[in-house]
Amino acid sequence: MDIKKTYSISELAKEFDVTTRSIRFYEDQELLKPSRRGQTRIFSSKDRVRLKLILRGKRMGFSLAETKELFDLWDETLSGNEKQLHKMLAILANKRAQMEQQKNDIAQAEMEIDTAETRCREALAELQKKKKQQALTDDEARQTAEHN
Amino acid sequence: MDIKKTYSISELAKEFDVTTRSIRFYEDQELLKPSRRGQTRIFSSKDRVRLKLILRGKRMGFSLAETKELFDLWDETLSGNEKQLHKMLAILANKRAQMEQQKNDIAQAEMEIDTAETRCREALAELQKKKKQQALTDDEARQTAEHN
DNA sequence: AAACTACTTTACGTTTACGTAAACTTTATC
DNA sequence: GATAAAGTTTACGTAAACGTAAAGTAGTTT
Repeated sequence: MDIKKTYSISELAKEFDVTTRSIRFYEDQELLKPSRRGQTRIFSSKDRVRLKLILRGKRMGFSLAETKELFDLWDETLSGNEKQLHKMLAILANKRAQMEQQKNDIAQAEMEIDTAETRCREALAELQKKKKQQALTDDEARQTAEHN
Repeated sequence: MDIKKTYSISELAKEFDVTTRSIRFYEDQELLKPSRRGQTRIFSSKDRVRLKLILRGKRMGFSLAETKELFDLWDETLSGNEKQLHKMLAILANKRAQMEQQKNDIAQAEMEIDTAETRCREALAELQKKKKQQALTDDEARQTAEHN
């Protein structure tokens, strides 16, 4: 086996760089369902995957509620009837559209970053030029002084 | 001129499908700086661009504070010294890295959507097969009945 | 002039996603 | 068996991004 079967809360916290508070919160919101040994939580590798998905979702701008909805729907779908399956397909199509939008956004933003960087470099070059001219002027001044 | 010079609050609200409340909030947070005619706000095309950037930022998961920081920094940079310019270049590099991360996230998510869709379609196919078998069984039953 | 529409300010309310503190229990280590 | 380390619950606090209501103004139509 490549992956461990179970994880402690702090193991996951460390691996994904989140606080234990967050993880407990995600459980409270029913995005994670660790089992227990006594009081302490035991996370399965399914939980680990879900945590990864939660965090990626967050980076992509999804709320916890949205992510939970997806989880729930997926669980339903697995044991689902035809209607459920079609609903899921519709939702997946929707997500695809969302990602297209995001890709556009990113492409746009990248272009703007390019533009901004170019402008920065131009402005820097301007400053350098002025510096050199200043140096020349200083030189002149010095030479004039020497002649006195 | 291709673009109008000024916009009312409701024009912008309609165009970008946000509430006027949001727009006023963005002004309150100093992301937009409309001028006034009496009390009423008059938005320039610069404001319009900024609003567009704000919304895209949101879709990309940036907070208003982050976006404001960028706006402010850019304004400073335009009239900036060398240090400012280098700072901006660093920030731009940083943003680039962020977008790489986002692109990865999107690629991952797309793969998972593909997988999910495939599974859905397989499950649907299963259901169809069962339906046909059931139809055959019904047929059999009918034929048997006819013989009586 | 009355009514309507668009705009304004003020201000309290709400949801999300945790932070933080307090007080307690369980587990590992010396 | 003491002590530290890691975990737990309970509960109040907070920042962000608006929603929503109240109450008023400014211009426009009928």
